[in-house]
Amino acid sequence: MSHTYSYPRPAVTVDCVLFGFRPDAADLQVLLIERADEPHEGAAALPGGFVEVRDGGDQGEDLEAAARRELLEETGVKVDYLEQLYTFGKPGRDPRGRVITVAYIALVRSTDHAARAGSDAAGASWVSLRDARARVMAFDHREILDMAVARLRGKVRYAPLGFALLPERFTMPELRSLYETILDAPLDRGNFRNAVLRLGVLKKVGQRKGNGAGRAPDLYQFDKRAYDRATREGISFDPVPDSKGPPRVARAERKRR
Amino acid sequence: MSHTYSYPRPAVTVDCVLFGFRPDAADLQVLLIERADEPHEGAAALPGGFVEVRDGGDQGEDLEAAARRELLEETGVKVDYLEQLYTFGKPGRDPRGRVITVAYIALVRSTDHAARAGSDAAGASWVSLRDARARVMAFDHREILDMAVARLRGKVRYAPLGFALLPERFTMPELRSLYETILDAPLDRGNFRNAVLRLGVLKKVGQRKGNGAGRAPDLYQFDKRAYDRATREGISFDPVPDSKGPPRVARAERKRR
DNA sequence: TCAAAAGTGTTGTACTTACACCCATGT
DNA sequence: ACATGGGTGTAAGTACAACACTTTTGA
Repeated sequence: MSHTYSYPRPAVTVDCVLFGFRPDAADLQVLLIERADEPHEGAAALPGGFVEVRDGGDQGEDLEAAARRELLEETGVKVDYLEQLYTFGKPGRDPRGRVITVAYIALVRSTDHAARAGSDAAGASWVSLRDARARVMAFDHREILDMAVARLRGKVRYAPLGFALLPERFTMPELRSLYETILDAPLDRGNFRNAVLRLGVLKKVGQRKGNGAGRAPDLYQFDKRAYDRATREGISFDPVPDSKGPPRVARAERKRR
Repeated sequence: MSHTYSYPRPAVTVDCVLFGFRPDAADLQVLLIERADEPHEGAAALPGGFVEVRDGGDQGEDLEAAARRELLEETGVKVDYLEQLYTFGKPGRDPRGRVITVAYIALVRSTDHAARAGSDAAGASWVSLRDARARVMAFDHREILDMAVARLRGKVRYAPLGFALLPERFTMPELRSLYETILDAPLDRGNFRNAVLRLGVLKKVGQRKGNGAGRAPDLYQFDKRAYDRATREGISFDPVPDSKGPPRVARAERKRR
């Protein structure tokens, strides 16, 4: 069956940059597909595909729904957070014809979902951000990935985004480690803790024992109500030092007292 | 001539929220088109139109180029700043068929360009934001406008955006008035001044006399080099008081000395 | 009992806020 | 001269970066 229009139309796809976090890894995880077909056969690609469109009264699916569907089909992953990133439509970005793609950032709580190969892909797998950057990527997916990382790095400083990457219950060191991973910078234990707790969105729910040496860290989970309110009211949560910082002198000074 | 595809495809358009600023007005200006055809004949709409696509080797124009072209065609305005806002693609947003639109925010230095009616529109005119919100708007353009205002309000606090709305040479009171207009909040004269000058992107270039009573304000323009550097390095420029503010007590206290 | 790791408190500095004061212009 | 409005300085108060101290765990 074919479909005819009086002017040429572009194909429209969605592509997803799916981030995950493993407490044991020193880097963010990204889910990549190995392309099974030409063009760019064998290259790494972001999961994604065509948006379902119909010409009748029912016009098809929403863009965000398309992103969720493609992620589920291609990788078997159900996302916890989804946000539109940017729309890429440069002529020539796909050699087969004009393709405009709406890119999304997706976050998942757990990378346990064994990423499995779907019908459109030779294979889907979690790759560390560092490794991902070393791969050859199809189309303009490198550019999309870079923009996604930049956005994540930027947004994490004023929105409580990182939380969507952790399991339901987590410890303060895990949360801090996550932010250090995303921002690629060391963060002060005490100050990070205070900043997070001042948000008032966390509940203490016991502690985790048996982690090896050291004091057992407290376990936290979200106060969903307070979290939603905070998100709506646009809280500011910046765990990054000001770079110019206040105490610059007077370290030895204090020791003398 | 007709174009045939094996799957149905959406039409893709660009729509622009074009902001302008008039120092004499107490509100931001938005450029609106009055729709000449059904659907929504007579309603207000954002300037925009179809992205040019070709099926051959030359695949057509870039999305951003489409936005610039439509603005020029429909309103005769050349924009100074253009930024992609969001892509709207909900099924049913256009009753005629599936249409996905890539929305842009555009800023112009001067609203002098007499907005003139183009071929696709019954009329294009600058309208204050307040008036725009009171109009009936076509499609989901109300939603697009609201998102654009929210983005502008948010972004202006950490990026030197507002500058793109002023003529080449401007005074500090004008710049402050612009920010007060965008943010819809009064700003302290001295503090605003200090914050702006601390950025180090302005050059003093004389002063403006003959404005009526009062001291003649200094004229400024950009140090382009410093401005670009600042933009690249992601300066933070937040003219908005912290809401909790420091001096809360001790006002009467000082008077007594 | 010691090392390791997490929780908690302390402190100087720098920055922000709200003004006050001084200056320049037109009437 | 004086009213109007813009430029400039300043003190109080606060937040925060750095880091010391305390507590709890496993070996």
